[in-house]
Amino acid sequence: MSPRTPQQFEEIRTRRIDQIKQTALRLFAERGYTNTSVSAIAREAGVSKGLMYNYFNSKEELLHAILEDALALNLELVTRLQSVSDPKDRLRQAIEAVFTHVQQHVDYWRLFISLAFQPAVSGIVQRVLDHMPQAVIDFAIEAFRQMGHVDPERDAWFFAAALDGMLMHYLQLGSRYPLAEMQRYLMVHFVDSTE
Amino acid sequence: MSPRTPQQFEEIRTRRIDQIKQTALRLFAERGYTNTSVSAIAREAGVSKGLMYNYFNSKEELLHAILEDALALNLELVTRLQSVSDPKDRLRQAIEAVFTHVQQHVDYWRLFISLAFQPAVSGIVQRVLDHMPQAVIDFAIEAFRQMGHVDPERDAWFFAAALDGMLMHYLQLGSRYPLAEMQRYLMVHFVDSTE
Amino acid sequence: MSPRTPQQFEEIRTRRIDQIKQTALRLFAERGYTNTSVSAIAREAGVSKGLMYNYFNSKEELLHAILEDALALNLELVTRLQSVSDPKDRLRQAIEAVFTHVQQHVDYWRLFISLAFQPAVSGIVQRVLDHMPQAVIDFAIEAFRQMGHVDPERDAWFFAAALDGMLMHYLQLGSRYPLAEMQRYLMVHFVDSTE
Amino acid sequence: MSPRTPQQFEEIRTRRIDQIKQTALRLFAERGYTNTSVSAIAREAGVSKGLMYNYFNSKEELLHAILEDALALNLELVTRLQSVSDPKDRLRQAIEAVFTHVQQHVDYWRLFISLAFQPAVSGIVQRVLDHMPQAVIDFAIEAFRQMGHVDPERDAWFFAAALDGMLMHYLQLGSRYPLAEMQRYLMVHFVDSTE
DNA sequence: TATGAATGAGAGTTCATTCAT
DNA sequence: TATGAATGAACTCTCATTCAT
Repeated sequence: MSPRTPQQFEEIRTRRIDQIKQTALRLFAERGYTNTSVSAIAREAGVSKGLMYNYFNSKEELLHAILEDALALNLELVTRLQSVSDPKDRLRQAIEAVFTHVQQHVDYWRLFISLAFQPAVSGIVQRVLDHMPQAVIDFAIEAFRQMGHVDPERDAWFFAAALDGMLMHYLQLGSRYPLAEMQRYLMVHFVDSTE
Repeated sequence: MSPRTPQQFEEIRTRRIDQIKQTALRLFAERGYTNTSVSAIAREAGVSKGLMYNYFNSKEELLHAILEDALALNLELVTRLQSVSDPKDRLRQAIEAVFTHVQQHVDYWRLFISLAFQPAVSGIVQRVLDHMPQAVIDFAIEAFRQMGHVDPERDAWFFAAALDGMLMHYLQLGSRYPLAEMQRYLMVHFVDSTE
Repeated sequence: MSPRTPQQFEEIRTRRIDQIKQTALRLFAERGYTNTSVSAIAREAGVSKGLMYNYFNSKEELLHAILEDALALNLELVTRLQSVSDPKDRLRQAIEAVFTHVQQHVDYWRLFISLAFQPAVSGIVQRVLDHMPQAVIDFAIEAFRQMGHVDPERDAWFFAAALDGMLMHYLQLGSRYPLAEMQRYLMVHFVDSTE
Repeated sequence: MSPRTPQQFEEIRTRRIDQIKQTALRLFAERGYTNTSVSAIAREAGVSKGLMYNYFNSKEELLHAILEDALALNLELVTRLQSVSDPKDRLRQAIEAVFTHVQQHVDYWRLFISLAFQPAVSGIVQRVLDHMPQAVIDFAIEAFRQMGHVDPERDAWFFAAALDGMLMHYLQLGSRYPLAEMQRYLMVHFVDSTE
């Protein structure tokens, strides 16, 4: 029997890594990072505890890998939006994208918030977490400036507060929250009503 | 050494309990509930672990007691506000009260959010946590209705989102967040601009 | 029931610490440091694993504490010998003391050698280990110089080699080794034969 | 690609085995047997863990093989020396050979000592270790007897002690130890001074 | 022959909780 | 009321060994 090819090994690795990351994300989001044991992740992912450590040097590195994935997704979104020249369109699409994203990746968002409010995790995680909120603010300031707002910074903070508040409420209440209606209202309020 | 009177005992009890709850609140807020050990609380509060278990049957009961205190404060606030008959005044005072409270008790608020997004802690805690947001919504709906809004429920949710978003941003960024300005803007937007 | 007095606690602590250190020393000497698990130490010492960590922050700190004890004993011996003015007497008493000591504390000596030849243990341990051999050499150089030797340094190294070689053989072979005879011969050779 | 001949296979085998043994010896000597992982040996030897287990059934068997090699070398030396009829010459050559060997194979010697003082490794290893010191003693007794010593056994033990002590010091101190000078002195003392 | 993914037992360590005093 | 010694379960992590390919 000839040994597996490097490609075969690579494929196995990739599949397992994804499997573990997905399971870990779900559990971290459900129970919090500290409350989730490595044993639980391994059990739910259907692998042995030992195998996890073949792919991730520590529980924290696993968390880091998950956050990096999310960050990459975010970056992609921002890049895509930057090519939209009309500021209203850009804002519209951004709202659309965020509301879609939060509904599709509830786990990511829950995890972010719980990490953001539990600073003991570690510096490396904190650094990843800090990237995101600032990006939203900067994005909004730029859009409102182009839209001719008198005080774009204040409006951006207000917009960000309303947006994040809605998302937070949705993450807390789930389907009981009128997300679609709030999205529509946000759109009306910050994009369409402005002239 | 005359034996202590019952009153003295009671006073000692109360003081000790407060000491423990304050220390625990601070540590829970700083490090997260799970990341805070009972030993650490006892050490920082200057009491023995054994004594802690005289007053609280478990770590979770200690958390519960802290949350109950917060709930009581909240209830008190709501009761006080309900005596204000003019809805605009009532809303104004509510905003005032919340912004003041969050600045004076950052620890409470940080703890709430971190618990809200780490549901595994336990049912009893969850039930306490659920009380509060709903109270805010109901309060706002009532005010907006009295103010003659067309869709008071939608406006209440929007108001709550903006408010909670601001508070969340403040808890994250601390003094770097323009809290006073946002409070003023919130006031203008949801109270004074409405006619 | 009144609580235990600080003295009572202190006594308990001291007794337990001694108990654990003695057991650990024996096992470390028998099996080597790395081969001895904390569980084994706890089991043989008749305490729980957890208790060990009340007294020592880590397995390595336990080792360190044991080595410090040995170092203190050594220092005491050196100090005592320095008050002997006649170099021959001093050398004689030193040999006497070392041979007695090695027979009474086989465990210490086995542990030292195994640690000295297993450098991975850690810097802090290494530093403690380095103290001792040099002390022997310096001691012998001084004595031989006072005894008028032509090349006291060379003689000191030779003496140290013979001495350490004997001790090593004794530690390896135990009662099968003619320790008393070798001690007598060492004495004759390095003290009495010289004039 | 013509299929490899059996000789080629055999050559590959031998080369691989040597490679693994050399790497293992180095790591065992540097870090100690217990502190060296099979993975580390495989990695540093540039082979897979699986292949290692093709050649050696266990980590301990690998150690055993290394020790057997050393034993064979030793035996060879003893055999070679036995053909020297003059006891002084024989002793001289033995000292020469040992000092040369220890300088060329520091790893072997460090490993031996660390194993000798960490007996828990296993019986089979212990048996191999016991062979060597006894061989030195027997060798010296025979030489001193032929040289007409009054108490050849005592002198042999003294000689062995001085020799092993020197080697131990050298292994500990490395180039800081005056090995050449001590070798010369040993020679003078135990061979040339005797008449 | 050769690979490295996979396992599971056991390592060191932490911590909520109990209890004798 | 008050102490902290003591426990044991659960934690994160390591590693010799196996095995499908």
